[in-house]
Amino acid sequence: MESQDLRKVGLKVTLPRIKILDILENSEQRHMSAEDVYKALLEMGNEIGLATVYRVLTQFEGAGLISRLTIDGGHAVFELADGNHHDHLLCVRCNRIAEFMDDVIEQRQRAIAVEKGFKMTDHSLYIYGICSECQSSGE
Amino acid sequence: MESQDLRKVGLKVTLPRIKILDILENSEQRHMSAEDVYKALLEMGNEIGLATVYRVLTQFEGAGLISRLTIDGGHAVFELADGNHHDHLLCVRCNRIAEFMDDVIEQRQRAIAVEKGFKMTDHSLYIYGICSECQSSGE
DNA sequence: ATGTATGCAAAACATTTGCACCTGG
DNA sequence: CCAGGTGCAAATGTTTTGCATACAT
Repeated sequence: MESQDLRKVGLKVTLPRIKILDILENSEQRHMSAEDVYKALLEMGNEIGLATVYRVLTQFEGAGLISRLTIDGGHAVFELADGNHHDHLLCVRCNRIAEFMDDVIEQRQRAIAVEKGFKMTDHSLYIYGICSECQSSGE
Repeated sequence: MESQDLRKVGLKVTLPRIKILDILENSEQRHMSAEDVYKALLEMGNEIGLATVYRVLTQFEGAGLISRLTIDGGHAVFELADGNHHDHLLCVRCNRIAEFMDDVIEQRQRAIAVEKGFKMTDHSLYIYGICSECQSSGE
């Protein structure tokens, strides 16, 4: 019962929040923009305003339920937080998103921050390229 | 004579382009947004439209004269290209930008792309944190 | 009941574009 | 002269916000 998840993070259990969480958990796409979620809601017959979708996604992010990735400046997509930190590979042809985690990189980043006198709070790493499917389809 | 730089990359030498290149080369800040450049132009008494600033910066980027960094989604800043690839550290307090280059990370990124079947075209890495100045000023 | 949440429409931003006019080579 | 560049205003796309109404507890 996912309404528990909402209560647990201190969010009042409302219909929009339940529906949005449901979509995030059950959609076949792991990464969705606010617009994607909004359209999915409409398809399910839920009349929820786009502004509410944005507000709820931001709250979910604040609560740690989801994380926000910012793609190529000015376009955000969200993914369910799975507790495991990871970075992303983005296909520049089909926009497919793959994930990876590399301890060597993570550690080097920490070392660089120290070297430069920064107290690291976060980091973001995106590798852009052409995924195998797009390479073979010559697309 | 920087008008040569413009001709060299195939851009017609016009007043806005000369002035904008001049600002990029002589400003004390290495990283500037379109708005920053626009304001700097006004301060120098040059009446150049913001739209032109955007157009020219985009052309300069295409010509390889400058590179574009995208900060926290929906805000671009430009820096003069120095030929050497590097990544960035951003201070979340004062927005200071520091640069670094790490061969270990560069190499791991290439390896990961191969591992995941991606033909890497580019990558972007930002380390966010609090710079030493902001740490000491307790700001 | 009562403090939040929502919906809608309008605002905010950063950036881009259409189009008539101007300019560099 | 003429292709390309510029200025202005209007359009864009995404996200945020103000405010009156509706809802969860």
